[in-house]
Amino acid sequence: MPNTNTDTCVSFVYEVSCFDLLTDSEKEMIDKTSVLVNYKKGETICKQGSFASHIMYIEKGLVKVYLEGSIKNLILTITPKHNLLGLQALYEGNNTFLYSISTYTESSVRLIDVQVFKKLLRQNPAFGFRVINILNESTAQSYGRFLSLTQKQLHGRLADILLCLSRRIFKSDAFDLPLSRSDLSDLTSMSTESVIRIMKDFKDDGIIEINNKSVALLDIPRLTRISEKG
Amino acid sequence: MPNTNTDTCVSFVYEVSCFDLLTDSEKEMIDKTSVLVNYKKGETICKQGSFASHIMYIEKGLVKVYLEGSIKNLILTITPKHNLLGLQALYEGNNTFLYSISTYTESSVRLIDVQVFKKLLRQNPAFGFRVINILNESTAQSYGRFLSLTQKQLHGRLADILLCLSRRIFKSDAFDLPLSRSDLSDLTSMSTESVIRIMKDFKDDGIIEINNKSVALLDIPRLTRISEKG
DNA sequence: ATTAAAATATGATTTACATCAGTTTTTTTT
DNA sequence: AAAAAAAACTGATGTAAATCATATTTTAAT
Repeated sequence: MPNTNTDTCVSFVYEVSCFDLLTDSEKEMIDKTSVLVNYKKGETICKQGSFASHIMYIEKGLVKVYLEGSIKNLILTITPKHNLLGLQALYEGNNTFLYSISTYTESSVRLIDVQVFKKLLRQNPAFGFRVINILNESTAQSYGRFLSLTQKQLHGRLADILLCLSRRIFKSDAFDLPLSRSDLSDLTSMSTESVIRIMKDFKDDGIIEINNKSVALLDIPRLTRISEKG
Repeated sequence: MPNTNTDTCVSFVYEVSCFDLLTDSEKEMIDKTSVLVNYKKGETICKQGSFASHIMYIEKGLVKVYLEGSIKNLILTITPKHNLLGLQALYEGNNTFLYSISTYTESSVRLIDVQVFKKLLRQNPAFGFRVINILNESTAQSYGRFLSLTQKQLHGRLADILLCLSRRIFKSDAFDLPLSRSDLSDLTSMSTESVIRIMKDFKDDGIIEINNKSVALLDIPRLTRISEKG
């Protein structure tokens, strides 16, 4: 039997603490050259395909990172504070954003110039090594989602997302969902109608409780079984 | 209109040349501590879930990198010589292989101890920066495939793969396919029967020519249109 | 407060695709 | 060279999930 307990989540376990590996003068360099920008709910932080001149560090808030497809979007991750985004701007073969990012809540984002970031990577190997680990964690997560989206059917995919939101983002069995049904459909790669129908199925079966924006996971073991079965 | 011309390929444009950034003594260190292993056609180079103690550099041959799902595999990339694989072994939160790798042709693989690799990353920032770029290229590619697999239907997905194999791997409009129909189904996340049926459709429409293992792309513009339409 | 506009919800219909069950061809083994 | 096994192929059937059409509720705007 192959090891199939791949992580299917859309967010990260550990908050990033890469900046503590910088020297005081390096930190100062970031402070001096970066800017902190505030975004209101629903605003776009970066747009897929536009020029990527900076790395983004989420200091406050909650954002979605998504690919814009021709018919429909695909949400890659839901990312809370203390995470680095847009590291692909470092990739020299491509100076445009691979994805768009927008906010779910009021957010503060530090924009760090890509040249400054590159300089730090070149002069501080420990920092570079940490960045490699951040990229690797993100890759590991992508793979889990790859399997979830391509091999599980609707109920399994939605169970995956609900469990992940509960565990990783809201750290509680009950939470207010800032995402719309349509966002859930972009996360699970299904139609909005299917999201609604399956949420109702889960509700009718006593697996979750929903009224309006509030969601409570009542039977996590059962949800986990649905996730595993596909 | 969003920028949707994301790369949907399963292989890489540039061969990796990260080792030329090493000093002579660093190269010597790799030479001394690494081993070169030869694999016959069809052999497994690494197994998902087993302990990852080394990074793999493909010196010769052609391999597939794949996730083992509970019912079906998902091929992540088809990788030719001069590529680094298994960089996720560097990720400290996880010391097991995220994926399995096996060979399509006779291959030679250099196994580099992960501790040696980490040492090089810590002492040589330029090398580290190159590794970051390799990871970023791989991420960019994953995203393209994410969209292809989740949003296109069968004909589009198969067109994507055929175009990629032609452009990136075999660098010719006509080639002998070492992959089985079942491998194509693991690449496109469809059933083997569907691969066969759609190959026949393409053949009947004069888009491709197939006899036995040989494939020729006759009408690339049309194949490209099919890929774009989804 | 009233209107407009999203977002959510629900049933009926369609379809893209998988599954199943079989045959033929190719490859491997003896 | 013959037998066995795997891979490729084909048609018939079933179904998961999208799409369509329409109603209701919630949110936003005037």
